[in-house]
Amino acid sequence: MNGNKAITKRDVDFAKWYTDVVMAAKLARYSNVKGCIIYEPNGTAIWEKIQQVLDRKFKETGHKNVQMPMLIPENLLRKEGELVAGFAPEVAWVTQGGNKELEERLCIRPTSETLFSDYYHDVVKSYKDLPLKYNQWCNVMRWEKEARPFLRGREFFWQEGHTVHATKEEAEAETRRMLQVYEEFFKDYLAIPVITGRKTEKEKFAGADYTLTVEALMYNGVTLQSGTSHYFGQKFSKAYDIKFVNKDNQFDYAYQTSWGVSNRMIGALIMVHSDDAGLVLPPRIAPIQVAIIPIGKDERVMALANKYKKELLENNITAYVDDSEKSPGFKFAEAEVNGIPVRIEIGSRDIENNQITFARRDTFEKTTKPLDTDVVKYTKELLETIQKDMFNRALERREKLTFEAHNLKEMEDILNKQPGFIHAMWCGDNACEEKIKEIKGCKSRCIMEDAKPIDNKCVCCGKQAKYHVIWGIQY
RNA sequence: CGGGAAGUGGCUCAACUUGGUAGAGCAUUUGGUUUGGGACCAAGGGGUUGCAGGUUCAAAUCCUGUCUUCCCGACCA
Repeated sequence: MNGNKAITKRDVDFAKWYTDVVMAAKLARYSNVKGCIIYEPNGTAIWEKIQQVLDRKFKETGHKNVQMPMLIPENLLRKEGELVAGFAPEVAWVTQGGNKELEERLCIRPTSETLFSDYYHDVVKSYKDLPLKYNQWCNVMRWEKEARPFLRGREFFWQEGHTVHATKEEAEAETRRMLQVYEEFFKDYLAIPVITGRKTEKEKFAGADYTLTVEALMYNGVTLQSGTSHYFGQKFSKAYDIKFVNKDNQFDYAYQTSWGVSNRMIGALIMVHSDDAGLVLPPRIAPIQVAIIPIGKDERVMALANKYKKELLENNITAYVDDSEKSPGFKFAEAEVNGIPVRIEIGSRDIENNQITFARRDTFEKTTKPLDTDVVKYTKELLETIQKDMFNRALERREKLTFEAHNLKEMEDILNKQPGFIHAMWCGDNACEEKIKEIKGCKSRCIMEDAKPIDNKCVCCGKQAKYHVIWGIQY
């Protein structure tokens, strides 16, 4: 079986399929407020796992967690003009406390640069205080008009790293390093190959000197901006007066960065790996890695199932025994829709044949092994194989959906036929970027900084090209 | 924010056109029989029809507003 009654076929209606998977796998459901979703246990567990892994990586790279307030006074927000201009249309305001109207309205954080900067203004005095490398796990609010679970909403969960440094070099190195942390996380844990590069002026974060980005390609060929790392230079430190005394006993403004990834990664996991039977999770991020399904009420079966569970748990493989009253077929389907990477089936028939059955979620492939197999060892190998195969399949898909365009006609043909990542040269002129956007909303995803040019002419105007850019249709 | 569609037990839908006080399948509960790909039999429980007004003797049904969801465009993690 590789379909689920409750899920629209992926190739029939991708958008519907996506929300069906979210609901069927019980990751989230809609709340009564547009753009705010309820994370059910399955969705929460994935987010916790992501947090766990990333948080460890952040600590390893010298960062500490802090918690900033959720509310920002209007005057504080307004100190940095570009940021305000970028976010003003989508901030939510608190205007009343109890029954009394507030004298100054408070913004619900859309992002926390202002809070961190104000804080750094207070605590940074000397080069000896630097660097400060902080991170915050929180929810933020942006009053979006459109909402799709995990992909776009008014409230979303993310982490935002904010660092402050004494030198430009150090801050820029930090910006690059965190981008690399994200890239590795996507590759090693989410089994998603990503491309990295620099955003164009038009697409960069409001207030950043430049923005580096991690871009992923979904199964249907749309691109998803999946993580960003910004270099701020002294822009915020000048706006928020983050001054320190350097080694030469001179005042200098500090150099800052910020970087973040959000719950959108859960959306990426679905849109890259999942199928018509539901969620497919890479083993290294799956909250539960093994479902053990006992078939029939044979006591020997239950004893064996519990023994395997115990052994797996003792070896850091998360497993559970589904001893509910459902029929086996139902349990198989349920483990599948939930994306559990490996299923072990044990029935009295197996015991008589001296075997157990392993099933892979990603390929539906079943294998029988003798009862005396080292279950822990075999499961471990199987999980590693699945992890690797999932990455390779995603990579193959991406390569299949990666194209080159040398002129607008080619670009248009590609976008009309099958969107994907499109390599094309660009002169750097904003007018060309705007013009390309007229083709089905195709946007620059990132500038490939080290890639070889594929042409010497701009894909749009034909003039001298400056940048090798990846383009695509954004979610 | 423009253009379109839709909201009725947990889910999918019927009843709406022509107002008369809500019904089916699935799910759920209990008992029994089952168990190798979404089991079967029997008996139950559950909805003031998204919300708020209005018209009417009477509203799921007609009118107004509002909220939410989905699709297509403009804007954004």
